[in-house]
Amino acid sequence: MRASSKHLSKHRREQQIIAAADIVLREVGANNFTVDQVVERLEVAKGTIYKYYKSKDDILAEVSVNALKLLLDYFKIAVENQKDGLEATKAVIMACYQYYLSHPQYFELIVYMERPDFRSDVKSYTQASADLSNFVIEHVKCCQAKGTMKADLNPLYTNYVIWGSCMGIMNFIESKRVFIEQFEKIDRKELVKAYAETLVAGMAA
Amino acid sequence: MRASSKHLSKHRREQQIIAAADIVLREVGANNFTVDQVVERLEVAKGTIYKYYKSKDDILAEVSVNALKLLLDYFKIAVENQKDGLEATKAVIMACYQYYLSHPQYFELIVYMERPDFRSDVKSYTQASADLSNFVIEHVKCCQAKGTMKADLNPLYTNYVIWGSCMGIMNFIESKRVFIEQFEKIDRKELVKAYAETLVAGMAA
Amino acid sequence: MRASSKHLSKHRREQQIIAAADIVLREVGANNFTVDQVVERLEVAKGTIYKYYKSKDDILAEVSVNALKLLLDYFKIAVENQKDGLEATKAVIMACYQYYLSHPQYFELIVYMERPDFRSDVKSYTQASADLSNFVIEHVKCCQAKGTMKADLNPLYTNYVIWGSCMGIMNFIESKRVFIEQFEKIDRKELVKAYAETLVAGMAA
Amino acid sequence: MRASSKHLSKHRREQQIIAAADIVLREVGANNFTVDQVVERLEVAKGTIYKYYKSKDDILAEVSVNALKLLLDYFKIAVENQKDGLEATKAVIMACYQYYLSHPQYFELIVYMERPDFRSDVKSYTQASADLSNFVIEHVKCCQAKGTMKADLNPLYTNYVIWGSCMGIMNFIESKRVFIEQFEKIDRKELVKAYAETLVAGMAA
DNA sequence: TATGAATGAGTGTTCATTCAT
DNA sequence: AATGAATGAACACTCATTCAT
Repeated sequence: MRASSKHLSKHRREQQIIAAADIVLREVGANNFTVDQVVERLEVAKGTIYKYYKSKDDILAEVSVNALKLLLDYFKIAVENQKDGLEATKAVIMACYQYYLSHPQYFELIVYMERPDFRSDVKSYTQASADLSNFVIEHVKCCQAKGTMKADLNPLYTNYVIWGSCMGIMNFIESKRVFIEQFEKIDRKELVKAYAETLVAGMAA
Repeated sequence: MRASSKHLSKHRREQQIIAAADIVLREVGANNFTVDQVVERLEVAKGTIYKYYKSKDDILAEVSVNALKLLLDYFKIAVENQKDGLEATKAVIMACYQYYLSHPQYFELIVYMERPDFRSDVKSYTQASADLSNFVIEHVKCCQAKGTMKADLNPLYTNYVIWGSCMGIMNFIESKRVFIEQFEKIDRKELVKAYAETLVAGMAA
Repeated sequence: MRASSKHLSKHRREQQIIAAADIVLREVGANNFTVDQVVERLEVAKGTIYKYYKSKDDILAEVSVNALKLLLDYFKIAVENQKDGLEATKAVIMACYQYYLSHPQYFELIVYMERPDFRSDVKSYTQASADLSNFVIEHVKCCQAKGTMKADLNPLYTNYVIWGSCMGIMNFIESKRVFIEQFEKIDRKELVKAYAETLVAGMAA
Repeated sequence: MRASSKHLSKHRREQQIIAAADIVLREVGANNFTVDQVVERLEVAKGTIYKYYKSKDDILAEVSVNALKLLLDYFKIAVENQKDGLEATKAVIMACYQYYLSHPQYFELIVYMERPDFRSDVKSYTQASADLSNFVIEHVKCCQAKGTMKADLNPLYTNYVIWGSCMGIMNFIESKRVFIEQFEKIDRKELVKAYAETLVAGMAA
């Protein structure tokens, strides 16, 4: 009954499943994500999915690898386009913001994965996350070498300060209903810019 | 069959329900919070709860009022214990951290409440949130008046920069499983301190 | 706390309750009718209602007395406006139709009351129903006396044939979704007219 | 734990579910019909039912297809047993009555389905209903062709007059508790017969 | 290896009725 | 007599996971 796609290689199968899961995630978000929806988008049975991934959370962890890789791309582009180290740092923060605007469901996914009852040990996820950290760490070291950034900043910590707080502020600021009154008056891009400038000013040598 | 507590005053009953909901929230988190669990903790029937709160989300909104009020308390204490304005600002950030460590589920709750499909119009929630903002805004204005903080910082934005990014960074950094390797090596308190110092340095006049 | 209306006479209280129930019925229909809604409309507590009516169904039975009385009014007006006996009979059928259009919720109520699990022994309801029957029976006898209607028709049966089938046809015809295709093409008033003419033609002496 | 009947064909499973639903319907009526009751009667889990039918109303719509098909059978048998067209028409009305007596819950079901808040788009239901109409329409046309029925009767309207009013009168007359006094004295079969004769007399050419 | 039908404990929510005050 | 808070069994519907084929 199934089309041509029987007996694919293990790798192709996995790709296929994650591709479908990615589409579902982008459509409904992590909180409404169901395995059934993935199956609908896929020429593969539910049981088969569980042969490749032992739980729904495993699938989501795999999807989040895409999310992290994409964020790394945003970071790279931001840095490439800037000569000055501190400007590049600001650009990284703004890239975070752009990413958040363009891929809010990836955000939701990352938040979802941090729930204490989330269970998964996907190695590639850890790897993607390390790649991201390393990129920022190298950038920080580079700035310090050039003398534009305080030498006493711990690069690892600075890494987290940069993109952790950056993603955090966005998530928090988006809190729509909480601040309804002021919300209208706020230009979110300006806010992020103000944040970037303040933070980077604090890092400057 | 029920215990002694029949026919409490409306206020007492509400307190009772929210107290039980608060306990459940702290135990299982907002995402696993169920009305049934509240009932179990409470010598009250399910129907009774729905007489006082028209939905699960209403209950959670009410619980979050507690959460926000508590955070405000943390802020107040932090500021009171510091003479210097910038030190007080750092203290606010560290208070955020302490709060987050002590009440991680309140964090999850706030995130949960911002989901687009969350439904509730609890006025006291909006009020509590405004109180929090206003406190920080006043603090910023005060620092600016004293000349310790850059005069060109928009107090409203600075408010969000301070506690929004602050809560955000914690939420993000706590991402336990993501960074397993480095996680061991990280002293989270030091990290937040580094963050606070960098940010406040950027705000200094 | 309550306004002036404490300690009304039993009769006034009943009137008050039924009036509120009538409003609720017209607003939401018999199937969505709840005692709570009646209480909302009333300066009387729920417990009090149960002092006067032993069940929700009792209340509805009492409301339906209004419904039947109103239908009788429609019948009377129809007959009064016609000289000719058979024309008057047709007019009764058309009055049924008008009544149905103007008071669909009363219809729903009557249908609701016929469910086998409906429980109530409201005497006034039986009385109102008897009044309705008697009116039609007298009309039939009158027509027979004048020689316009077949003398061998049993007046009691003819009574039921007239208004029972009449209400039935309307209820059935309204079946909206069932006949979607043809429904557009049907002029319901014409249909009822055709029905009335056929039936009355069959009654003519 | 479950019995032998695992992994039936899709069709068999549907049959099984509808059969159980049909039994429940006949036992408790459409208004008290619950999915849980169907589950109890069935060696199948609740979730399984929802794999085959997406809502309770869908199940009921499917059951009502049976109900309508059965009524059509009653109609066919009635007509087949009569030579004379008008006698056959009377027979259709009496068949309605027999059907109603034998399957009162099917009646309740049809009424239930016409409630404005009923939701379902079961095509086979519409089809079954159209079959029923078409059968009567053809019968009317046939009578008109033979000259036994007034040529100016609109067959579509006459269709509704016949079985719509017919079902209606029964539903209404059966109103047991309403007319308690007279109810004893009434021979319902005679009443329907009187109705049939009157109506058919009105249709005769 | 792939399947996909089956599972069943849970979800939030409703409402007629009771009964202590 | 009047109250209205409390009850709790029902209800429709969901979905991650399993397992016989």
